[in-house]
Amino acid sequence: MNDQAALRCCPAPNEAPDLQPVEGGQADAELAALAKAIAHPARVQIVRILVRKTSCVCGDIVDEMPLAQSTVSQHLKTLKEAGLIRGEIDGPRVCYCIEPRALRRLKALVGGL
Amino acid sequence: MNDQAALRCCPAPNEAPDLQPVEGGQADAELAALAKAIAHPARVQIVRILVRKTSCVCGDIVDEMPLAQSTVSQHLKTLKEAGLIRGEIDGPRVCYCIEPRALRRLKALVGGL
DNA sequence: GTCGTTCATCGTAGATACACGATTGGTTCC
DNA sequence: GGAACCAATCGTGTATCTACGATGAACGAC
Repeated sequence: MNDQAALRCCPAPNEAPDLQPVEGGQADAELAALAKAIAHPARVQIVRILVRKTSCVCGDIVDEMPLAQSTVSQHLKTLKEAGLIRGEIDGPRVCYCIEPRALRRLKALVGGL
Repeated sequence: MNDQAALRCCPAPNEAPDLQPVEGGQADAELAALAKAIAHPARVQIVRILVRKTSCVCGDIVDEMPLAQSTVSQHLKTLKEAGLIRGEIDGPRVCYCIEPRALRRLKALVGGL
């Protein structure tokens, strides 16, 4: 079973067309929050890992980074609270993946500068 | 005299073609540093102000923001240290403006995610 | 049930960030 | 030489970030 566990958590295509303003006080706060989420090299690295691998994996993230497990977990929490990633419990392990909508939003806001 | 002071500090066209990697440990650190620079609503607002007005003005920035002069100056310093803006002394006042190259770099790095 | 695995959370310590008022430095004008 | 203005810096207090080891909670395997 779960011969394709990689596909179980991440899909969520989200077909809504992202029609939100890219400037104004609201957008400033939104951009600042998203920027803060990637304002640390370790978190940038995590985002890259999750973008590359369509699959998720969590413990593997810890293995790829020179940080303690608790520290990585903290960075994951930061990213999750910013809405950039999503985590789903899959048996004993947790499956993390990018939230494509938030990443698109970040790109739109930066592009709007 | 300086009937077009607005044009004095900002130009610096910078025709080099921005050929730098958008991933790797080096790029991670670079993106994190640039993201940190805009990881505060006040700094996002400052960047927007400087992008909109081709002209520079500094005291006007303070007037447009609900913060003390010293606080704004601190944010300007943060942005300057990140390379996102530039400041030139113009008589009694200081002329700030966007560093287009750094802004392009930020967009490229975020776009590369 | 017990064990081992996996991840989150807690507690701690040191470093940075954020905001402000007060002070200093530099320039222009009289 | 002042006086006035603009902006940077200093000094302060509070809050948040970053990292770690230790502890806790949830699950599968036995």
